[in-house]
Amino acid sequence: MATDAPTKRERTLARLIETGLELFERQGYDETTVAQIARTAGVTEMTFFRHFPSKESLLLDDPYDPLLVAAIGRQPIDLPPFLRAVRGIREAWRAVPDPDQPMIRRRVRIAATTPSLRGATWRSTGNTEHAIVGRLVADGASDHDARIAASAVLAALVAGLFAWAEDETAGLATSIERALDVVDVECVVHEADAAEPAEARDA
Amino acid sequence: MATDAPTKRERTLARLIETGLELFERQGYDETTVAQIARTAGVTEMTFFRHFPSKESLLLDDPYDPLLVAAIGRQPIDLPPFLRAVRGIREAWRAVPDPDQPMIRRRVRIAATTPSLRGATWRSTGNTEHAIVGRLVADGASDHDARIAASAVLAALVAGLFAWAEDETAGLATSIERALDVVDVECVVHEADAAEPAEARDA
DNA sequence: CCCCGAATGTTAGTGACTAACATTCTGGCA
DNA sequence: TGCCAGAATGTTAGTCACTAACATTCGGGG
Repeated sequence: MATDAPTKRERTLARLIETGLELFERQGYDETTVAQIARTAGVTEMTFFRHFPSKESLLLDDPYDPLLVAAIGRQPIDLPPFLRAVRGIREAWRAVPDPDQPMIRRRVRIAATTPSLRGATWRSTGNTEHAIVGRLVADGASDHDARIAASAVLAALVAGLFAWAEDETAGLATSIERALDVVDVECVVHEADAAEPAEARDA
Repeated sequence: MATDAPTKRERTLARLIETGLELFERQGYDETTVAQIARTAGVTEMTFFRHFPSKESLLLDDPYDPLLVAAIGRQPIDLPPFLRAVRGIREAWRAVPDPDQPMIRRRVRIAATTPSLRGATWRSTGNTEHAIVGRLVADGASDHDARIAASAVLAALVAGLFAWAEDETAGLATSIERALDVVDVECVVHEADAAEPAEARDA
């Protein structure tokens, strides 16, 4: 894999990420300069941009796309695209390995508490969105519907991640699931008027 | 109102908007410099920033929030928050005045075709999102649910606007409605059987 | 007509990011 | 082991969005 003998590039990159996160946490994202991160990590500003295309990208490089897409593909094909996406994401995030969670939390928390990063977070979902659209279309959805479904689901997911990051006591899987419930309305409402629609909410 | 005797500030602002849009359309957003817009409009770069807080904001200042919020408030209170938001927005956009549409289209089209603006577009919905959350919470939804519902709806709306901007033949209200149908899954799935909900798909 | 404040201009600076070119360092191969 | 190609880094100089502080002009109401 990559666990033996980290090459020089990898070591510099790890150092940049670590110092970057630390500085962001200590003094805020906007108040932290790329030059400062670089200097603290013992390199040049130029070197920073050789490892990351932008300041933002230090925070939000996520490699989970393939799992999402696969899980969506596994949902019943006769479901509306939006619900397939919702449930696929639900299933995929259930499987996120525990050890990754602290690091994810650090990153998400910074993004969630930095207004100027809200937009960036959204843009960074571009790749994921594209992947989801591809899957949905391949399974028969129209391009139009797929794009809207993907956007909406990812928005719910991101909002759920933000909520999770702010709540120390919450587990990742549970938080995501609660978020997707808000949007996965079908069964709640009509699968019989039995059982009051949206009760038993939080405090 | 404001239709009589446009003050100097208003005239400069109108000139900046017009030249800005023109330049964006002719040579692209990223290729257009704030200095160039200002110069073409006969003012200084500094003056530009006295009228807009950022380059982006020339494109995406929209004043429709209050109508949205009001329409959402009008939805049945026993509906899940997400569906209230979806249907409120549907209702509100039905009422957008025709004369505004060409200008909206110009703006949305530029945003839709400029990758670097995707994030900005999303961030610009921040105010709207906040307003929607406020309405939903005031009507009894939890903060958590309201935030997720608002994010998801707005994502669907923006995706719908993008689709509309790219399709010359589509009407605004219809496009929005088709977009919200993707996400307003309840009736499609269960209310079904009665009157096909979202027919007349694209080519 | 004059004057106060709004609108604009000027200058100077910061920070993210890029391009072109020079230097050092590393890892694999002879 | 020693050497060398190429990777990794440094240097310099520049562009563009955006801000701050201060000077100037212009417009409309008294």
